[in-house]
Amino acid sequence: MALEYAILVSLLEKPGSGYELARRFDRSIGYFWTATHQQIYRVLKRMEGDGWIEVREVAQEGRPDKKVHSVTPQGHRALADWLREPVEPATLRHGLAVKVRGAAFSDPADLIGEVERHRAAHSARLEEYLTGEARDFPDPASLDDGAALVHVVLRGGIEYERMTLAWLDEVLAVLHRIRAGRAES
Amino acid sequence: MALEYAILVSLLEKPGSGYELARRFDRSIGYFWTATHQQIYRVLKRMEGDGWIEVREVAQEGRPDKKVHSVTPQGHRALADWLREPVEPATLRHGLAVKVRGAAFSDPADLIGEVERHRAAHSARLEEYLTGEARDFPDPASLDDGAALVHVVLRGGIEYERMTLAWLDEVLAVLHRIRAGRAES
DNA sequence: TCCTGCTATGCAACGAGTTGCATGAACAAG
DNA sequence: CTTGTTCATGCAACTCGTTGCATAGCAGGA
Repeated sequence: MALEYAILVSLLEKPGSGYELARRFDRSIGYFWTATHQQIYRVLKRMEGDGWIEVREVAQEGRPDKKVHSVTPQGHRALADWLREPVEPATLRHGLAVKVRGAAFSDPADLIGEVERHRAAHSARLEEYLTGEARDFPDPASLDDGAALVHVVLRGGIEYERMTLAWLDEVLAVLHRIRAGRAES
Repeated sequence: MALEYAILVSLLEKPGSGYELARRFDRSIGYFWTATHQQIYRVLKRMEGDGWIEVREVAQEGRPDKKVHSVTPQGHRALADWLREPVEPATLRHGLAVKVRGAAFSDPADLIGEVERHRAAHSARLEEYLTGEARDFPDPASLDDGAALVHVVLRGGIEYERMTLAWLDEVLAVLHRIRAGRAES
C-alpha cells in the first residue's frame, strides 16, 4: 500500500493537518494517488502508532483547532526503505475501454456523448497541468533536484492527458464511422 | 462498479466458465480491467441471482466439470443501460510517481533500478500488444464494427505504453543528471 | 435571523478487492 | 514414484476504499 508513503512525501514537503492533507489529495499529489479524508485520518492514526509521524495540536483563531502532523526520523527511514522496494506496475482500470468493447453489443452511437464527456474532462485536466507548469516551472532548464523531480512527474501527467485526448479522438472517429455506416444501410 | 459489465462483455464475446473468465482477465480484457478468480466467482453468483446470466453444467473428459455461463436478454439489456450511464473518469494511482516525488527526500540514485524494472515491464507489454495487433488486425483498414472497436481499444493500450516508456526515459534522465551533479560536488 | 459554506475531526457500516487455503482429478517431467 | 502444473470451484478472513452521518465554531450573504 502506497497511501502511507504518499502521506509521508506530502508531510515532508510541508507538515499539515489531516484536513490539509485531504485538500492536497484533491490536487497535486492527488493527481497520482487519490484518497478521501476518511482514509487519511485512519492511516494517520496508524502511522502515529507506528512512530512514523508526530502530532502537535495547534489552536487557531476563528476556526477549530487542528492537529499538525510531521514526519519523524523513523518515518523518513520508512520512506527511504520503501523507495528501494519494488512496487507493482500500476494496475489500470479503464471503465471507458470496457464500454468501448461493450458497444459492439449495443448501439455504438450511444457512447458518443459519454466519450465526449471524458474528452472534456481530460482536456480540462490538461489545461490545469499546463497552467501549473507555467506558474511553477517558468524556467525548466534550471531547477534544483527536488523541483526537477516534481517537474518530471507533472510532465508525465501532461503527456498522459495528451495521449488520452488523442486516443479519445480515435475512438470518436471509429464511433462516427460506425454510425455513418449503419445510417446508409 | 464495472466488473459485472466487463464480465458481460467477455461472456457476450464468448460464453465460458469462471475459470476461463479468470484466464481472460489475465490477458485481453484484463489489460483494461483486472480481477482475481475470487472476485469473478462471487460476482458470477450475484449476476446469476439477478438473472443477467444463466449457467449450464458441462461434463468434460480428463478434467473437472465446468459451469458455462452465458448472457441472458436481461443481462444484455443491463449492459446497454450501463453504456448510456456516465462512468467516473478513471482515478489513476501511480505508485511510481509517488516514489519519484519521494526521491527528493532520499538518494534519488536508489530509484534508478526500480525505474528500469518498470521500463522493462512496459516494454514487454508493448511488445505483447504489437504482436497481438499484427496477429489479429493484419489489415486495419477493413474491419467490421466489432473488430474496429476491439482494435481501437488495443491502439489505446499501445499508445499508453509508448507514452509511459517515453516518460520513464525522461525520469531516468533526471535521476542520472542528479546523480552526476552530486558525484562531482 | 437563518441558511449556506468552510475548517476540522471522527464514527459506523458497507462494499470492493486481496490473500491464504482447501479440494480433487488429470497429466507431464524428473 | 514423486513432484509440479493445469483445470476448476469455492470458503474464510482480512484490508482497503466509499458513503452517510455527526459535531462544532465561525464567516458571510439573503
